[in-house]
Amino acid sequence: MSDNSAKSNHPITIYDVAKAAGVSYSTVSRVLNGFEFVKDSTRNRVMDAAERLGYVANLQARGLAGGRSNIIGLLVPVLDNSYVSEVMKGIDEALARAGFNLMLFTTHRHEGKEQQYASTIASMTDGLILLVPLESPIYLDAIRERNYPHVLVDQTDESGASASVSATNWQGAYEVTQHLIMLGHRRIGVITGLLELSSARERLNGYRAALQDHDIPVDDSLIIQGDYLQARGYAAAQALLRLERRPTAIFASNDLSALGAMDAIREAGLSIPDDISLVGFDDIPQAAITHPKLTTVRQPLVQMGRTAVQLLLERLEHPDSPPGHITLTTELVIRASSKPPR
Amino acid sequence: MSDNSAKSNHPITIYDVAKAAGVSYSTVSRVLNGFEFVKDSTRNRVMDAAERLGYVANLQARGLAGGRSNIIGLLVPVLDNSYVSEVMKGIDEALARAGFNLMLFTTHRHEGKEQQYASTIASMTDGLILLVPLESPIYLDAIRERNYPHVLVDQTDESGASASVSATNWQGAYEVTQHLIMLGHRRIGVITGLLELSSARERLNGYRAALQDHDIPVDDSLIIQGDYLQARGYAAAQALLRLERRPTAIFASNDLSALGAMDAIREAGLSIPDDISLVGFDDIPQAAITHPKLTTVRQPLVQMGRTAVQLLLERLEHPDSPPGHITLTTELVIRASSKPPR
DNA sequence: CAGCGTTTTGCAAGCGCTTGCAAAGCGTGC
DNA sequence: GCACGCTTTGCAAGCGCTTGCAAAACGCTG
Repeated sequence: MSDNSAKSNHPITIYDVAKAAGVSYSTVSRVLNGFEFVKDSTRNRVMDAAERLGYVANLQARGLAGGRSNIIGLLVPVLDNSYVSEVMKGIDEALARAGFNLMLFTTHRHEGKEQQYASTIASMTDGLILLVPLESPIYLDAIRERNYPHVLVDQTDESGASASVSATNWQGAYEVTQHLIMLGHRRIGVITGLLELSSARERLNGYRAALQDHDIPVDDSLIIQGDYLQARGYAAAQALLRLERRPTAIFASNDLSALGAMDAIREAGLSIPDDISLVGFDDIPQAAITHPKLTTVRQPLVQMGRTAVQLLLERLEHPDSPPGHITLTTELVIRASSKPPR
Repeated sequence: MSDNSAKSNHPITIYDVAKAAGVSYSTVSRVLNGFEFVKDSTRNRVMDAAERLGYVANLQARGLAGGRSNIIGLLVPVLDNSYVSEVMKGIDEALARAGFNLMLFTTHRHEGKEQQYASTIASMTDGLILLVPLESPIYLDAIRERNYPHVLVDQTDESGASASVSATNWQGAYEVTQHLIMLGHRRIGVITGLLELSSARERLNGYRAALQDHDIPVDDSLIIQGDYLQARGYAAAQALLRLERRPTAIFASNDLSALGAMDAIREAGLSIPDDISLVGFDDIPQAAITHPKLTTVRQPLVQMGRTAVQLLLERLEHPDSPPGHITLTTELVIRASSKPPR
């Protein structure tokens, strides 16, 4: 890097580079954008000048003029959530590789103004990844209306208008339930997710199917509504523990709920897994640091993020091809929180 | 919201609003920017039209023309880290309230290209919050050169050219060490952070000072270098446990290290806190879900994020006033992982 | 060496907005 | 009823860039 770089408040523009290279500014633009009809010698001269001056494109101007901003938006509900962080990690990684920047939007911002918010987002970004299971309908309406490139994460899309990436929720729940059954459990409680979410419904159905396939009747009193959050997991586990015929195992529909359940079980003076087995879903990093370590179903969160980016970039390249849907497979991770009942 | 909103791909511009309101586009601009010399009746007419059409400003254009983008950048090293998430939460919250958008940049992106990266960031944002203890010098050079508004989080700034927000690291470490001493511990191991970071040095010094104030000689073999990461915490704890005269308590310089240490201690067949007390620093959410729950020093992470935003906005308003420095106080949080030695 | 088809370059317009400047409106005092 | 000063509005330029179009340069061929 040379010393000529923009130290003062007047940054180097494409004109400066053009002057330095002895060509017109449009030629500079073409070189910088990899346009092909440029003589090699000219290209080199421009590249040199740009390098020497420490030129860096003003992305706002580029966005305005070219209609593309090279920014991808990410809409999330909360930030202090491992699930979200992990997916974000994959997204960031993939975007960096593709040369895109990331703009972060949180849903708690403008209640009642989702439409405007969506417009604002659209005015700044080339595409949007939605990691917002719950509020998503409101945003989706606004976004689909203007046919804006987007991808849903962890959400099945009924309309087919949105690309999406998700995991094998049903199968994961089936497997982890089966795991408990194989250990000898017959009374298995379940703490569901928010049933408005397809992932929660799929997991619950997987649980049911596993019981049925092993000729265990589904007992509705063992099904407690949760919301994927720790506090509800705690309360739901308490409810399960108060049952006359207490379950010998609990399947929490996500790890966060499982963490809550773990607290409740411990407070009740019971031991995991001796008195009661506990399994979760997601395999967030915390699942491996609890004591005992949590048996769970791994969702490839980072890879889901990467895949979402890939799908989105495909949409940007081929706006007219039908949106892609990718389902990644989950994996049962057996740790220390599950064992045969007494 | 009306049905006239931009459904097609041609979004509503300021001209459309001007036409609808029967005024010139510059008047619209003035109204939208809260300019004062506008007749009330005109203002209302414009507001109505904007509302009716569902107008939303194109922030790229606004940024280009006005020199302000209403975007604040956040530079972080990694995303899957509770510490980072918590601070981000505070930042997002405060920015939302102030009407700014958030653009996320990760440092792992362009090694060797930090200068350009910094320029790019500067071309898109109005200011930058740096949460990048380690790599920060490289970025800081580039940023200070162009006198770009920025705030450092958790980093003392020697030059005084940068605004900064941090916590009472020395005092927190002093207090938690004293807590262990009061419980009766005399051999207290410490797992440091990366000593290139001021926070790590301050915490180590606080530990030392507490020992000295209680006439306990500092034993260098009890000081193990760590790096604030879980893996090193694990290894460092193993090293401490192998010592001839094993410590009866360990102070990990951050919670992540403490989590690693916890694993090592448990693997060695020892119990926390019966055989050995363990304390951390930060009070990340995980600290409350470990078993036993971790005694630690709470840093007001969310508030640090909020404060960073506040300092940055001040800088934007008054570029010439000296950059602010705010130090938030930490708080000892006594949980179950510390008790008197046997 | 003229004529032609390519390749390469430059010019101008325009992306949607802000803002300095000047013109137009308006009310007041004389 | 006019001049004056203030408030309010409109026009034009310009932010830094992309891109369509036309001009220039080049390399052939006959």
